[in-house]
Amino acid sequence: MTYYSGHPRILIAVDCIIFGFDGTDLKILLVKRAFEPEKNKWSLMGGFLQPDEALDEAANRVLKQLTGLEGVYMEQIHTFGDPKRDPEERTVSVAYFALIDIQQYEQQLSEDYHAEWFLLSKKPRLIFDHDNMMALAQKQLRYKAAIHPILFELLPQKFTIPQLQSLYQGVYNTVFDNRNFTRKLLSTGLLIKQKEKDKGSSKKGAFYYKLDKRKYKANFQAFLNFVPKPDKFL
Amino acid sequence: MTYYSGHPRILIAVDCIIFGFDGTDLKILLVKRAFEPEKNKWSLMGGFLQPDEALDEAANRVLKQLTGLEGVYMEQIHTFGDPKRDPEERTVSVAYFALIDIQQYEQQLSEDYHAEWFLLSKKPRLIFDHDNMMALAQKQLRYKAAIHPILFELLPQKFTIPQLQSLYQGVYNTVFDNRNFTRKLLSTGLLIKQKEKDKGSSKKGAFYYKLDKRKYKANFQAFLNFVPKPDKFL
DNA sequence: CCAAAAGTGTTCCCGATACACCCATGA
DNA sequence: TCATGGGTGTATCGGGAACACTTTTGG
Repeated sequence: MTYYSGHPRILIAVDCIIFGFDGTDLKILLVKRAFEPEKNKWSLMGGFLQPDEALDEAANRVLKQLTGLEGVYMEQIHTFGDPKRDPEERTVSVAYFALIDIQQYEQQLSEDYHAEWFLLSKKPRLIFDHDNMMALAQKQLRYKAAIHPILFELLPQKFTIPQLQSLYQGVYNTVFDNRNFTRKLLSTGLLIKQKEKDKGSSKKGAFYYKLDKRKYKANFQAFLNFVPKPDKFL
Repeated sequence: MTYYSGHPRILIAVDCIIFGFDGTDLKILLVKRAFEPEKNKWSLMGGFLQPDEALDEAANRVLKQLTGLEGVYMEQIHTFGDPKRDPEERTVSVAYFALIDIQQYEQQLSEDYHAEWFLLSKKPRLIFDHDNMMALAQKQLRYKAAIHPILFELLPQKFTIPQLQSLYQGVYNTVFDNRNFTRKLLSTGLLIKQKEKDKGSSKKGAFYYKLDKRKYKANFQAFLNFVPKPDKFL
């Protein structure tokens, strides 16, 4: 007999808010729920915590099921425990957000789960409290990206400065001055200019940059200030 | 039969990291665990999530049991789910931190739970992963207090600027320049000077201030900058 | 009158912002 | 040649940091 008898055991879920960047737009990955209740409605990708599985493991497992990707940047954001949040049975859900480079994402897998990328502005209504989770994830993403260089996690190995700016603008849903943005960015010393250009989006072409991973890891904790007028956060 | 059969139900706990300020030092409230396993060892105050109880409710219930206080500032910080974190039975724990004014705290209740305030530097080793929780709470407190005026939650209604400075210095374990600190503080417009002085800690005495609650609430989201050289955060 | 803490101003510098024109190229 | 997006420099301003002396009063 355990010392903890008399206390309820409860279902625990993990839900992932998956942000992706395709080189132009910031998007979110949603799935059509495959089982009851709320079958066939749009939802975050989630799953139940298994015995002997850590929370982070569960989140990574769920992410891998959906995208095939491993080693992706993930972070726990909040745990939702309203007793009525899932009408079927009480479930406490631990929400994670993940940042992925859409170009690395294996398209075919989305078929299996009816997964689809949505522009943030065109996201459908989600089941349960997933809209709240989503909103919180966005807030935290803004909060954190204003201070830490996490948005690099969304970029391919080679990227251009205009792409990066467009990513930041997507996250903050605003427009930055490109001169100031470039200057701040380069002043971090985190970027290594390449010789090739990306000719995809303009005639002149934009130079590719790579991330200096050594410095990136060393400076990850550093306090940056990419975002002008740090208005209202979290 | 539920749609969710086949998934494990798991114990869920809530643990509170309770920071307090006595006018001089920043402290943390710990209890001697009253039951097995690890009975009589120092631990965070915690409890199990009850049926039909939201997570925040559980955290407030636990806090009230220990301190008798309600309406205290509390915030969820992280959920810990290592399968082996509690050797007795798998338990996922949602950690909260709370900020309280020690002078408001009813001393007598501590008896019932063998609770004791500890200086952060003199904290004993805690059970399970509570030391980790504690460390994370401290990090988050620093992180957040650098940006938001949450440390006011730890103060009594009337407080002096030297007290406030000593609180900030306790949180960041460092020393600030008092001229710069005072100027920043007053420039927020959040403080209302009182006519009386606190003669407790000096011969000259320090003027009391009160918080302008209206402005406090309005500006809570504002971006401040109390902490010099925002070094390494979270 | 002395010790101990409270209170107060100025200077300097860096970093954020605002702002506009030239460049390279493919069509 | 022209339209499109890429790339760059300067001037101003505000806020943060460094820094030391005077004030008060109980003992």
